[in-house]
Formats: sequence, C-alpha cells, structure tokens
Amino acid sequence: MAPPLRTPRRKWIEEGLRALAAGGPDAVRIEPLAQALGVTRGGFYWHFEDRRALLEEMLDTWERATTEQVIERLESEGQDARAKLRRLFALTSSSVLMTDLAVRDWSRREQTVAERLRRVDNRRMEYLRSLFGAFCPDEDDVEARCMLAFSLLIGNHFIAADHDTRSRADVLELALRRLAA
Amino acid sequence: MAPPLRTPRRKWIEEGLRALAAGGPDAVRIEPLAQALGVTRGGFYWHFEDRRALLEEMLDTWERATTEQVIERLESEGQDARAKLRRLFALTSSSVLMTDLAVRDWSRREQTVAERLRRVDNRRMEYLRSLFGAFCPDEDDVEARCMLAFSLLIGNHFIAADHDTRSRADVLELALRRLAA
DNA sequence: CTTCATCCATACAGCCGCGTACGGATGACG
DNA sequence: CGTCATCCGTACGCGGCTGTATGGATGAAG
Repeated sequence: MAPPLRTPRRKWIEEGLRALAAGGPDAVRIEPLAQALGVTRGGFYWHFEDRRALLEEMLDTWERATTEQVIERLESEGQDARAKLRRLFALTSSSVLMTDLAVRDWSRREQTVAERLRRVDNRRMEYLRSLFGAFCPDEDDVEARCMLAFSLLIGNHFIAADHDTRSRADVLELALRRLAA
Repeated sequence: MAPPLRTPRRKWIEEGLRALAAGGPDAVRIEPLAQALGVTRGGFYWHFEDRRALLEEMLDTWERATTEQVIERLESEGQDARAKLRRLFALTSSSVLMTDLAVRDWSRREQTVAERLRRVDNRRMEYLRSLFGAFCPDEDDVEARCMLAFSLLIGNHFIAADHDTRSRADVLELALRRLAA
C-alpha cells in the first residue's frame, strides 16, 4: 500500500531512454543505469523481469510519446496545414530526435523493434499526408512531398555537412519552402 | 618477406565493417570476428595494437571507399547531371547504406567519428552541389535541393513507413522527379 | 636445409555486466 | 507499536570479452 518511494519504474525507463539516446541500445546497461540513479541494481529486478523487459517498456513509452502526443499538440494549436508543418520541424527537438535515431538504428537488427518502428512511421506518414493533402490536390505529389519531408526531418539532425555561408536553419527553411510551395 | 598467408589486415577490417553494418560499433568484438574468420584472436594482436586501432582503420577504409570511389565511378560513366543523380540513388545499395547509417549513429557519441563524418558529408554535399548546379541557376535552390536529396538518400533506407498502393521505389522516383525538375 | 617473417593456438589474469538470493531499511496504515 | 508492501544493499556465480605472453606452424627466400 506504500506509495512509490524512491525509484519507481518510471525512473528506470526515463534513465533507460536517456542512455538509449546517448549510446544506443547496447548502452542500456542495468549497472550504469543504477549508478546514474544513485542506487544499486537491487531494486531493478523487483520492477522488471530482466534487461529485456526494461527495453520493451522503454519502447512502449517511446511509441506512445512520439506519435499521438506530438500530433495532439500540433492539432490543438489550430493553425493551417503549412503552419503546422513548420511547427512540426520546430517542435522536433534534438533530444527527441536522438532517441528516435537510436531506435531507428536499433530496428535494423531487431525484428520486434522494426515492427514497432513501422507502426510509428506509418502513423507519422499518415499525419503528414493529411497536412500536405490539405493544400495539394495530386496524390502522387502528396506522397512525394511526404517522403521528402520525412527524410528532411531525419536528415536535418543526421547530416553533418556544412553549407558555406548559409546556416543549417537557412537551408532547412529553403527546403521547407520548396516542399510547401 | 613471406606473402600474406591466411588472414591479413584486410580480412579483419572487412569483417569488422560487416559487423559494424550489422550491429553497430558495439558489435565489433574481436572474439566473434575471429570466430567468423575461422581463427582465434591470436593473429589479431599481431596486426593491430588493440580494438580501438581496428575501429580507426575501419573508418579509414570506409572514408576512402564511400566518397571518392563512388564519385569516380559516377563520373567515369559520363552522362548528364540528372542521369548521374539517378545513378547515385541506384548505386547506393542497402549494404553500403547500412555501414553508413551505423557510422552516422556512432558519430553521435564519438567526437573523432563525428569529425570524420563531417568530412565525408561535406565531400558528398559538394558533389551534389555540382550535380544540381549543372541545371539549376539559383544558388539557394541548389542548396535546398542538395539538402533534400541527401536527406532522401538516407531516409529512403531508414524510414519504415508504407505507401498504400505505391511501392517505395515508386515514391522514390516521384520524389526524385520533383527534385530534378 | 636453414633462416626468417608471418600468422595462429593456447593459456592466463582481469574486468564488467547479468541474474539470483537474501537480508534489511523505510514509511504508510491500522 | 506492529504489520505489510515497497524498495535497496550486498554477495555470489556465471559468461563473455580484453589484452598479454609464449610457443609453435607455415611457407618463401637464400
């Protein structure tokens, strides 16, 4: 009956996602996690069956937080499709993308993760279609723009190249303007 | 004076890159590598100082093979810029991209890898600029298209979403046509 | 046939993380 | 104050990988 005292499940999952974003799935080790939380592994195995169980719950949390939550926030602000698109890029912060990219990399070697990612990407692509579809009549064109926008969203945080005199933000704005034309 | 007999440096590096592509930098372990090569770790430490040295040489190999080599091949076929662009996407096979993505993910947590990736991406972006510049007068537009094309190159092998009735190849073609317009 | 460089096998010590077991400590509740 | 659920500390054995040392095995060169 006692309330959560020191280190509830949530804490382990949060720290796990932090480790995942920073160093990939192989960096999610119980012992370092415990150390980061200021405890020993003692409590971990009370909450979770094993390491794999933690990873699963981390993915559950990520899946829920990275689709509906973002979409709801965008929709609640009630602007037109082009503005929502711009907000989407502004909202997708670096820390969010880091976890995202780690999961994406992870999915290449784990079937279950790949299936999860597919669900998430399909949900996102579906939302993108609704945005582009709002001002773009041709379906083929909508699909091409969605693919380009999604790629840009990822590439923006993933490509290390410079742009001469322009800043990355400048180039992103130029690319977005092209896509929303 | 004896010629390379059984397992030269090259073999270790190749197997290392394979492991990197499959499971990320943390999957590059000496013992499994040796097992995959059908030998023990005995010879490894004759070739390399330690594990870190292997990783460095792997990156050296990757860096050389992934820029100039691809560009030279494209240029040697001598077509127009649009055709080269299309060839670039056709040429960038899954296996090549796998290594690429692993390095990209790796670069997020290793400074030295990040610097290397920056060199590589800058070289690639420079080449893309030359391609788009061939048929596109406006410099801002060139930069936007380069960023979109580069993103698409990555996103294509990284996004797990489906496209309803269309195949991924269809969507890629649609997107490419948009970029080369 | 001898020499020499190249490469491999084996054995060893050490580290790190896993999963388990068990004995607490802590604080709400009656 | 006693009970009970929640959470933590400690210790143990296990397995996997690292790096080192050392003694070959192999085959080209002379």
